Amino acid sequence: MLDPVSRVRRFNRAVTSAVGALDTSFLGRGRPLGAARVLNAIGHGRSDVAEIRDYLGLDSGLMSRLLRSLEDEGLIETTAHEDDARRRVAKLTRAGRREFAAYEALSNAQAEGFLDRHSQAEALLAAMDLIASALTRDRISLDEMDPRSAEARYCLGEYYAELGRRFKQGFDVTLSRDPDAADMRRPRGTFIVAMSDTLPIGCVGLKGTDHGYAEIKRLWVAPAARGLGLGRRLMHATETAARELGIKLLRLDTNSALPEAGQLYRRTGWSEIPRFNDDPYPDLFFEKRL
Amino acid sequence: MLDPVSRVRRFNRAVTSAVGALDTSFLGRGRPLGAARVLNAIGHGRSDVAEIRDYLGLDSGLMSRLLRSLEDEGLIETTAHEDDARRRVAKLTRAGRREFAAYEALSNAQAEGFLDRHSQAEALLAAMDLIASALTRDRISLDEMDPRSAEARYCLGEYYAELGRRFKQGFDVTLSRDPDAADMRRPRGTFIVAMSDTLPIGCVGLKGTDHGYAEIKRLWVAPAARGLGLGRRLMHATETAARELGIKLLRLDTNSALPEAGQLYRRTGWSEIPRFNDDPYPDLFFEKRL
DNA sequence: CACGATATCTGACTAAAGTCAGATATATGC
DNA sequence: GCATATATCTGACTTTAGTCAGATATCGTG
Repeated sequence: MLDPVSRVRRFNRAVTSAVGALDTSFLGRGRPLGAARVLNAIGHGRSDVAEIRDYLGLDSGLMSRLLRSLEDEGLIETTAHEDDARRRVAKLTRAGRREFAAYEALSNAQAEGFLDRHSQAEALLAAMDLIASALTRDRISLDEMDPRSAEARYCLGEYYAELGRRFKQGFDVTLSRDPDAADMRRPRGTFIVAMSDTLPIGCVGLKGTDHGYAEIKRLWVAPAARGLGLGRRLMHATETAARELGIKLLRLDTNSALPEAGQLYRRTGWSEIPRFNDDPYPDLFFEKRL
Repeated sequence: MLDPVSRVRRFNRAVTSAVGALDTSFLGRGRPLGAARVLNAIGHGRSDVAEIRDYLGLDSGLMSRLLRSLEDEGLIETTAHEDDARRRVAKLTRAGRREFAAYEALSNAQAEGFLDRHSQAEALLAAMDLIASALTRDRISLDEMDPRSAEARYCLGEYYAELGRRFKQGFDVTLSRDPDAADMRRPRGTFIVAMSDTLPIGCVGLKGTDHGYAEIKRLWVAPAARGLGLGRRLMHATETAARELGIKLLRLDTNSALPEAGQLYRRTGWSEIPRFNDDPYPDLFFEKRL
C-alpha cells in the first residue's frame, strides 16, 4: 500500500475521477465532448485547422465534421487561410465567444471550488505545479522572448526573490549590474524563456558586451521544474544562440550559495576564472570558449 | 498566467493527457475500455455486481452485457449471491487472473516509468499524495481496525517518526506508556484508521482503562492530508465510539511542541487539567465529559 | 502550365458507449 | 399467499467517436 508505484496509482485514480467530473460538467452544455474540445481550442487562440487537429489528435474527416457542426450552431466561422487557400482558419462568432466563456466559467468554477475547500491552498498549488511540470517535461519549449515581456519579467521577479531568500545578505537588484534589455535582444544577445504549457518555468539571458565576450545572466529554473534537466537545456540553447550570433567566448558569474549552479557549469565544460567584474554579489566566475 | 485558477487548470490539462495515455495502453490488450474497467474492478476485489455498477457508474443493461462479454472470453464466472439470489457475484477465472495481472503490469510500468524519469521522486510522490488526498477528501473513510493490523502499524510508525522529528529530545516509544493493543479493541476501546482509497492517512486510538475514564491516544494525520479537517473527524468518530461503549469521561495528553493538536482540543470542547500520568513526553493534559 | 504534394471535405462504414422499456426471478412486508 | 420492491437481463434503439478511401481545390516547383 505504501510503495512508490501504489502511490502513483492512487494519484492516477484520484485524478481520473476528477477529470471525469469536469468532462461531465462540460457535457451539461448539451454538446458532445469532441465538439466542445474543438470550440475550446479555438477559443484559446488556435485558429489554424491543421493545428487544432494536431493538438487534439483528430482524424481529418472527424475534424471536418466537428467544425461543420459548430458552424451549423453558429458558433464559429471558417475562412481560407490568407497565405494558402487550402488551409482553413476558424474563429469564434459572437455567439461562439459567449459559449466559450460559459465553458471557461465551468473550468474556473471547478478550479476555484477545489481550492476553496482547502485550508492550505498554496501547498496544493505548489504540488500541482510540480506534477504538471513533470508530466509535461517533453513538451517544455524554449522560446526566445523580449526580456521586457510579461513572461520574462515574471521569471526575473522569481529569480530575484529566490536570490533574496538564498543569499545571507539578501539581494537588491539595484545594487547588482542589471543588464540593459537591449543587450539581451538580437543581434547583441538574447533572452530565452522555458514555457510549460502557458506557464514560464525558467529563463536565461545572453548579454552582449563590447569586451570580446558575451555573458550568461539570470539563469533560473522554477522550484517546481527542478530535476528535469532544464538548467542544462537552457544553457545548451543559449550556447547555440551565441554561436549563431558569432560569439566566440562566454563568461558568467555566480555565487557559492547556489551550489547546483556551480556544479552545472563545471559539468558542462566551463572553467573557473578570476573575478572579471565588480558586481558585489558573485564570488565565482567562469568562462567557456565556443 | 499565474493566478491560482490558471495553475489548477494547467494541472488539469497535464493530467488529462497522462490519463489518456494510460487508457490507450489498456486498449492495447484488445478489449474495449468498458470491459477492461469491469475486469479490473473485479480483480481489485469488487465482486458484487451492483457494487461494480455503482463504482463505475454504469447502466444496468450495459453492465450486464459487459459481464457477458467477459464471461464469453472465459475471464470471469458469475454466481448467485448466497444470501440473495437476485444479486450476482462475479469472480475471476484462472485466465481472468492472468489477464488482470497483465493490466496490473501495464499500470505498474506506467507508474514506474514516470518515477524513473525524475531525479526527485520523493518530492513528486509527496506532491501526488497531497493532491490525491485533497481530491478524494469526500471519500475518506474512517474504519475501526485492529491496532495490530498492517494499516494501524503503518500509521503508528509514521506517528512515532514525526514525534521524533518534532520533539527536541526526539521520541523513543519504549520510554512512553505504549498502550496494550487489547485496550484499544472493543469492548475496552477501539482504534480508527482514516483510509483514502487504499492508503492509511490518519489514525486515533481509544484506550480503555480501569480508572473511570478512557484515553485518546495516537492521534495522527499524514502530512499530505492536513488541511482537510481530518483531525476533527477522527476525534469526533472516537467520541461517538466512546459513547457507544458507555464511556462517560475522556482524557488525553499531548505536547506543546504540537501546537495544532492543542488548538484542536481547545476548539472542540476539551478542558485543560493537571498532569494525570507520569509519561515523560506530554506536558499538556485535557479531559472532556461526554 | 503540368505534376506531385498538401489540406480539407464527403460518403460509407464500424465499434463503443449509453439509454430505455419491458421481461424474469427473487425478496420482503403485510 | 399476495402485492410490491429489487436485481439483473434482453432487445431495440441512438449517439459519439473513429476509420478509410476517394474527391476537390490549391500550392510550389520545374
